[in-house]
Amino acid sequence: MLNKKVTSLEVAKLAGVSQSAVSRVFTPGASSSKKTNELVRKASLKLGYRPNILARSLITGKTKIVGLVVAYLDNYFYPEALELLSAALQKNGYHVLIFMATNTSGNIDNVVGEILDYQVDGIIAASVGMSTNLASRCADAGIPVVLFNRTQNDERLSAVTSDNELGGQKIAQFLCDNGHTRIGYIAGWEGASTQRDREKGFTDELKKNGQGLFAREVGNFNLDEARQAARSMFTASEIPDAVFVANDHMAFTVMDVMRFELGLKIPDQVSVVGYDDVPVAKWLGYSLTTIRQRANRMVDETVTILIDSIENNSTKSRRIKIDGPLILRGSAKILDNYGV
Amino acid sequence: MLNKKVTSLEVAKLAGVSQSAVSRVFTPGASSSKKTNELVRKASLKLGYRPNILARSLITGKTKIVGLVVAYLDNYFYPEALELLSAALQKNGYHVLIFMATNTSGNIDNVVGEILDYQVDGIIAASVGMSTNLASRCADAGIPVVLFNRTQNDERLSAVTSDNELGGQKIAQFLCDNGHTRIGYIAGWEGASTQRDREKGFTDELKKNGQGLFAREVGNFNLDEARQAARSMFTASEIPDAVFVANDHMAFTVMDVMRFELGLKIPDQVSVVGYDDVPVAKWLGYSLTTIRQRANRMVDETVTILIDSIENNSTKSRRIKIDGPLILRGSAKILDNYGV
DNA sequence: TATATTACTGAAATCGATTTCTAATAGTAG
DNA sequence: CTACTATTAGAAATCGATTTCAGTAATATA
Repeated sequence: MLNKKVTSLEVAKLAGVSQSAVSRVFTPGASSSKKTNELVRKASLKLGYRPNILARSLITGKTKIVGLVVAYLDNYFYPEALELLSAALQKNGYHVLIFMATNTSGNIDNVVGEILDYQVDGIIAASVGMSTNLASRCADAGIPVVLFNRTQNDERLSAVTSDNELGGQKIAQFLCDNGHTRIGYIAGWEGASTQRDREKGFTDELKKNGQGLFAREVGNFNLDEARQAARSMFTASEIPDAVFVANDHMAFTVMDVMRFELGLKIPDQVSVVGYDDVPVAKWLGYSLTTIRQRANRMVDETVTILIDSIENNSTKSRRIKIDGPLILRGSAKILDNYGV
Repeated sequence: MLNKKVTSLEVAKLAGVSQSAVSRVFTPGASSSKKTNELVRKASLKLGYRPNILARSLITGKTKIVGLVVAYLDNYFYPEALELLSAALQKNGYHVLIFMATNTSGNIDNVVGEILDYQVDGIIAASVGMSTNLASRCADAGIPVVLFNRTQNDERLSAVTSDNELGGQKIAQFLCDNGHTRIGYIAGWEGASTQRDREKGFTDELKKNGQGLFAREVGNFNLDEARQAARSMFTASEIPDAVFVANDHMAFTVMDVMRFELGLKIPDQVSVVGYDDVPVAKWLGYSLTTIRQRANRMVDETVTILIDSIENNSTKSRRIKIDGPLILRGSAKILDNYGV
């Protein structure tokens, strides 16, 4: 019954109509009579016919494929985002061609080239930058690009992030309000806008509260480096009484070093705050105070912008920042009179 | 310079050769003279030409796209596997069209149908089953399917798993050897071969050691249910002195309940063992003793089988089980004389 | 009933490549 | 220098759909 590949022509023959008729039945918004509709549907069912999307794409110029570039799946914010993104796109009739930008090979461009060869309708770049050159190629090809959880100065690129600067501010305010006076920061990778914005908001707000950074180390969003950073920060002669770590992923490792290597009590001796609110943050083994990135809201915006760009050919890029709340958990000290 | 879409015909014109010549230059293993090669390459570079893969696929019948169906990204074994799978396929010139089988909608079939429409060369189903009907459709269409981390009775499907039964045995042996006499099990979803195999190996080996299951609850690979399971198992009048939880994901939650809700000491009062060795297992907040699933080995086998099936049209299915070691960490008690 | 409008239809062109087939050129041998 | 084989080139067919175009059938309007 179901054999190799069934083409519209075979269906047409069986149904006793033309190939065009078959096509029209499967093309929403094309006119065909009730009778041919019946005939074609019945024949299709019998033969197990389904239109070949590639052939369709070739002529319509639309593939309904979105290229997704993603890098750090070990940061658990991304699996979550990936799941939501893919589901949201599917709901809109799109499918996701994924590309892992392995942390090692910095040349995203090369392989995005490959993605372009598949004539994708759009591209989402999660936590990855894009060379100006590549951005130009996409723009020239009329392929919209949305950056997810990262911004970049290129005007042609849309971007959706959480409000990282505001988030940094909230954390600084929170730590100051709760009596911390020696506040440290463990930075992410300087090349990332998330890192820069979080730190800027954080230090600006510290300044407003009459404080400066008591200590600063760089973890580069990398577990090994974060571990080292924690060690040097907390084996100094005088150690911070609070530390903001640029994302949850690193914060967990930092907590491990502090608690199990150095025997520090959290939050009694040191408060720890992260950023992202990945699922592990609420697990009681860590119970991390952190800023929540509303992944679902970020995904909704990303998909909306992308699909709008694709279907309405709107070329103007948009930048969205989504506010996220500070989630209070056990890793940071809270004064009795806080928030009253 | 780089304009909308550049076709082989335009390149041909600029280079002063025929369209066929252009095609041949970009087709590995086709004959063309040094001169035309030069001409075409130069013209292509100038126009920014890259072959349209869709058009190529239409005629060659190969898309170099692999469909990947994946369900539980909240179980951190899968992001890892996804990353490896995608990287390995890329290295072989394939790309991954991803489909999230949302936990809610059980009907994988529907959307795998959509994936088939894209004329994928093969399908990898990670931790998802497939209806016989769908398996038939794939077989009829000549599209090889490999199940990842799950087996199924259908002979047409290849499958790669860890040796779950052996893993279960190892854990039972380990627990018995270290003096545990009231051993509990928190099961995963009964529909999964991983659950069934792990439990079978575990209980078989317990029996060999003259023990039976002291307690059993079902967590269904789901955090909320696992939490409930832990509560009822460890609030009973007599509680186990060791528990094997069917995967790490649930084990973390079980540990949370035991330590922070019920105030139990791990491993002094109860030993906990998981399965998977996801990255979090070695974080010191949990330090979970567990069986390692060698994700990289599993991925290698999966990709090898799939590509072999695709490129050599070999229809015979294969089943691979990969042995994994027991990783000893702090969550399970070890007697002084163990292993000496 | 005659005419204007609308709804469908099938033939043929099209999308952008690959590939077969035939012809021309180059290279080697006798 | 002719005869024969290897290379290479271009024209045209092909993959499996969509879509334009022109014509026919069905319906509405006068």
